[in-house]
Amino acid sequence: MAQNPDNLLNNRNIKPTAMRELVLKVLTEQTTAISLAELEHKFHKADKVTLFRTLKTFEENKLIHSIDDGTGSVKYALCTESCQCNPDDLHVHFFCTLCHHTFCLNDIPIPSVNLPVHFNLESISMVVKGICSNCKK
Amino acid sequence: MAQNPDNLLNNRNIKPTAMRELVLKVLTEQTTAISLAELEHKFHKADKVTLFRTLKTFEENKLIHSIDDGTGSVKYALCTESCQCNPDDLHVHFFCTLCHHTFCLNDIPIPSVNLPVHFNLESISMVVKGICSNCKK
DNA sequence: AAAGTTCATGCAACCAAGTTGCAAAGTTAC
DNA sequence: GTAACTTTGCAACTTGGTTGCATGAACTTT
Ligand SMILES: [Mn+2]
Ligand SMILES: [Mn+2]
Ligand SMILES: [Zn+2]
Ligand SMILES: [Zn+2]
Repeated sequence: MAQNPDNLLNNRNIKPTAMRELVLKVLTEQTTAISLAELEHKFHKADKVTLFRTLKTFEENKLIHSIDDGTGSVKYALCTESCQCNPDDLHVHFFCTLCHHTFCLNDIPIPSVNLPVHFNLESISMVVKGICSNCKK
Repeated sequence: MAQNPDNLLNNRNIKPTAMRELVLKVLTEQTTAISLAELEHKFHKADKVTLFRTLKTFEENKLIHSIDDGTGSVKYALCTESCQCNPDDLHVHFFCTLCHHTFCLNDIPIPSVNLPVHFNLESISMVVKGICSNCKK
């Protein structure tokens, strides 16, 4: 079931300010993850720092997660409603080397890996690079 | 069989200058991956840019590979002799959140993953974060 | 051997992304 | 309405990485 924006914010204990609602709206409209710089381009009035801090607040409260796709700029995407960003909640990300979009492959959990003895897992990230279905002809 | 430094360089078609031999020596002495800044600290005389370009040359010729462990500074480690940095050659990396060292888990290949239809894989990276065996008591 | 060519190195300056400090504006509590 | 707290905006800074360019070393050609 779809949530209205204020519910999404309230559910994550984020005070719903005008700015935050606008940022959340942009985030829900994305089909791929978005960087701070890209987010900035979507606004003419808002300051980069405010957007930065908004994303930080969202991430701290697990409304969004960040993705380091190796391009040098961190991408952000909405978490699923039940996501707590535990290792179990994590999914694979895909970076298209043609269109430079970063996809959440929400249906593809990160495969488990056997670490050497006495190595302890806290979190894990998996980024696949290649050509996305839009760019593949 | 261990190779002497010049052979390692020659095998990868890298002209063996004094600087490159020194950098290679440092790299072979590492048990964990090293950043440009860390490498710089190992020299009192060499310029950061020279070290940067040395690493770049090494990487382009697949003598070393770079690791984006999510810390914001890229790490570098020697490739195995046969490595061509193909998807098949890739291994899992481990970043210890206590000692902040980045390990090549050379024996742990990256598990294969089924991508959505029409997504095409070129390369893949997997970084596990947690506590390493040295830090685990 | 001298001159030309290529490549490596060093210094300075630049760049992009992210981050901090602080004051002004807005919001909530009393 | 005033005080306390939170959010926002501007400026300035930090870090890691990168480029431009001049000097210097090392091979190549004649
Ligand atoms: Mn995602
Ligand atoms: Mn490695
Ligand atoms: Zn694409
Ligand atoms: Zn450790």
